[in-house]
Amino acid sequence: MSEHPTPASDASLSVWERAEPSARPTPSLLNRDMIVRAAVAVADREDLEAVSVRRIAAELNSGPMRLYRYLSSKEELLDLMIDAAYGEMVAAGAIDGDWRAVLETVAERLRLACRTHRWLVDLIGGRPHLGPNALTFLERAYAALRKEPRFGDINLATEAMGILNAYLVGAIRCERGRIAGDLSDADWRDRWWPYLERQIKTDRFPELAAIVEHAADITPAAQFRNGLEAVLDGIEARIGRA
Amino acid sequence: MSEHPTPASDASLSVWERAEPSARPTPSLLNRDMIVRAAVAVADREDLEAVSVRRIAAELNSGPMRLYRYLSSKEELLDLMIDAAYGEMVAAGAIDGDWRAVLETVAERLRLACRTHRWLVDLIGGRPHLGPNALTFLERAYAALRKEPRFGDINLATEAMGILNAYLVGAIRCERGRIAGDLSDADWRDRWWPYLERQIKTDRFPELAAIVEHAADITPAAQFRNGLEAVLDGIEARIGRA
DNA sequence: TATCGTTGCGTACAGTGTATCGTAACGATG
DNA sequence: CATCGTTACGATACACTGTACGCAACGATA
Repeated sequence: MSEHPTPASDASLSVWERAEPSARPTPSLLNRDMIVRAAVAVADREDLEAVSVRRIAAELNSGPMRLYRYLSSKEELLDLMIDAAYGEMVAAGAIDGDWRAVLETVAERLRLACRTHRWLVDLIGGRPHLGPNALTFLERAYAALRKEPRFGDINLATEAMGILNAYLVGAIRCERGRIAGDLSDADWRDRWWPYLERQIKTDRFPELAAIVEHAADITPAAQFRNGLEAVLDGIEARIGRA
Repeated sequence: MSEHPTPASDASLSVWERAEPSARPTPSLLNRDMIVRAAVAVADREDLEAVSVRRIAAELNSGPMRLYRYLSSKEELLDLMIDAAYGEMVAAGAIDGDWRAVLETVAERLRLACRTHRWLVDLIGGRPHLGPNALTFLERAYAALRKEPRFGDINLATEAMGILNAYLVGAIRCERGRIAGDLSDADWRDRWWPYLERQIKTDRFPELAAIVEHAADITPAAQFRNGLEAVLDGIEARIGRA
C-alpha cells in the first residue's frame, strides 16, 4: 500500500519490469468531503485530539502533505468539521413556530449536535462559525424569528440571538465538568471528586459543602432546560420593555 | 549556561579535565509560584500557546524536566494559572449587596479577569475550576447571595449561579469572533470579514446582510451588559415564581 | 570507606503542523 | 518521436511539543 512503486521511467529497468506508464500510482480518489468525513469519524470515535493531519491522511491511505492540496492548514479542517455539524443541524428540518419555539429549536439542535459529536463542544465559542451551513442555519433561524412582529427591529433579533447563543455555548461547555459533575465521568470520579470531598471536609467552604450535598437533586438535562427557560424569560422581559 | 558540563566522574578523563566535584550547577531557586508567575507573564505578553513547558523552563533558566518536580503535567500548570487569576478576583475585594449586585459583581470580576488575561478566555468552560482561590471566590459569592431570603433554598442559589456562569462563559468566549467582530482584530479584518462580505453579496443571506449592516450599532461591552441584564431578569422571574 | 536507595533533571522519544524541494508527469516545441 | 520547460505532487525534513526514561550525584547506612 505504501511501498514505493517503482518509478515508471527508471532507466535501469527494462520495460517489462516497470509499472504501466500511467503510473500516477492510482491517485486514490480524494476530495474535501472524504477528508472531513474521515476527520469527523475519527473525532466521533475517539476525540478531537486524535485528529491530527497525519492520522487523517493515514486513514485515507495518503501522506500528510497530500491533504494540504485541499486545505491550507489544520485549522481549516476544523472549520470544515464544524460546518459539517451545522449541515446536520440544517438537515434536521425547518425552523418555525413563535419566537420562543424558534429559539428553543436552535437550542435543541445545537445541544443535540454537541451530544452526537462531543468534539464540537471544544470548538464552539472559539473560532467564528461562518461556513455555508452555519450561515444557512443562522439565516433560517433569523428568518423564522423575524416573522414575529416583536422582532421587527433587527437589532432586537440580533440581541436575542446573541444572548441565547452565549448561554448555549457556556451551558454546553460547562455541562462537562460542572461542580459535582456526574460521577460516571472517570476524570471526575478519580481525580476531582476525592479532592473536592477533602476540601469540603476542611469546613472552610460551608456553602459549597451544602451545594455538593444537594448536587444530585437535579439532572444536567433539567438544569439546561431550566437555564434556557430563564434566559428566554429574560429575553421576553427585555423585548416587552423595548 | 547550557554547555554540557563534563560529567564529574567520566573515567575517561583525567582529574584536571573534569569539572569541580560540587558540580550541581547552583540549583537556582525555584518554586511553584515562580513557575506560575512566569507562565502567566508569558501568556499575558504573547498568548496561551506560547506557554510550553520548555519555554517556561527556559524563562527560569532550567531544563524542561525540572518543572516536573513541581507539576505532574502541563495541565496542572494551566490549572495553577487559572487559580492565579481567581486569586486576583478574590483580592479585588469583598462581594456584597443584594442578590443582583452580587451576581453583577461576579460577572464583572470574571470579565475583567478575562480582559487582563486574554488567555483565560480559552480556559474557562473547559476544565473545572477548583483551585483554592476559585473555591474561595465561589464560597464568598454564594455566602453573599444566600443572605437574601429568596435564596434560602440552596438549590435556587446553585441554579442561579449556574445560569449566570453559563452566560458568562459563553458571552466572554463569543466576544472574540462575534459576527462582524470588531475590525480592529487582524484575523477578522483580513480573513473573515472579506469572506463574509462576499457571501452576503450573493443575496442568499438577506437576514444576515441586514444584521451585518447594523453590526456597529452596539458595542461589545454594551451587548455584554444587556445580555447580563436579560439573564438576571430571567433569574428574577424564576426566583419569584418558585 | 564502600555500598545503597533516593532525588533531580538531562537526554531522547514519539508525536505534532507544515516549509521546502526533488522528482515525476505533462504539454508544447524542435 | 525526442526533448525541454513547467507544473504540481507529496516525501522528507525541520522545529517544536509533552514527558518517559535512566543516569549521575547526593546523603545515609553498613
